[in-house]
Amino acid sequence: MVILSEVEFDLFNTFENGQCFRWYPLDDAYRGVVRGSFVEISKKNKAIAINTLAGNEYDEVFWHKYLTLEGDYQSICAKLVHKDEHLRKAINQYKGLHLLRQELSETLISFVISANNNVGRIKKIIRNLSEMYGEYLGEGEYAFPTMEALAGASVDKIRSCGAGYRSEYIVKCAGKYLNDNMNSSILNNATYQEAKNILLQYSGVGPKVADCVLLFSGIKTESFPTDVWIKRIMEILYFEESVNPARVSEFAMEYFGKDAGLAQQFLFHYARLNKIGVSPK
DNA sequence: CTCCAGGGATCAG
DNA sequence: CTGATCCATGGA
Repeated sequence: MVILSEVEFDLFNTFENGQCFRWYPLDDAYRGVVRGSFVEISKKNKAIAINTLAGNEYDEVFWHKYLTLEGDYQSICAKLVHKDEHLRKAINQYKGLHLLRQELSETLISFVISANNNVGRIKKIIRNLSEMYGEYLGEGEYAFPTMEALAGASVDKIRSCGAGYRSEYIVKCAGKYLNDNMNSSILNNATYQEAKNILLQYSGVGPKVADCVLLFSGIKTESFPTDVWIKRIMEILYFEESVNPARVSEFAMEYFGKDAGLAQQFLFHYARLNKIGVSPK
């Protein structure tokens, strides 16, 4: 059992905001698989308790980093709150929303699957994929498949997981990842634009998926993924007209700076929960 | 039945 | 370079 003290951390706002696909609620806690570790995470008063149920055991340092609990979270939020009225509302309403530093290979494959898809189906496909190609950890849970397993998989078998036309992208992507000896330090040591250009060479990866990978694996905090939800809410809040996704990201990175990624996640969560821009039936 | 989902690849111009 | 079209799948 690992105990972490943190005043501002919310399980729902962190795990239900579309950045991750392997966490699910159980009673007052959340359960999920992270790097071969099946854990249950819960709040005890103001502390975070992490109980390993199967697989690898990790220490405080590991979970502190995964959950982005470093001390500047409060000051970053405080800075963003003063940015403008819209962000103030989103941040105050969804306090304790943290970005996660997820494994690069898992984030890459997960967001290749996310293209033109919905969160419920993405989760189902990833669960199927893990059961078929991931290591069994115990308690009915499987690790996310290694790139070796996916690169050697048959496209038809991956299609049977429900991945549809993305099945081919997954195998190609994993193959190139291995061939390139890709890892997070390569992207960490590159500039934002260099890192993005590297990811854009992978099949199934376009501007939006590349930004998601850079942000949700904790590599580039300034990354501002523009999907249909973010596009809608940004057009309403900041543009008041229809705008190209590339322009949205460009504007946001200039406007929010190094913390654009966290701002984006608050706005995404806000837009989705309030169905901003979705015409009522 | 149609429309939509954390878009990308491909092709036309 | 920008813009249109097609792409599996399942739920609403």
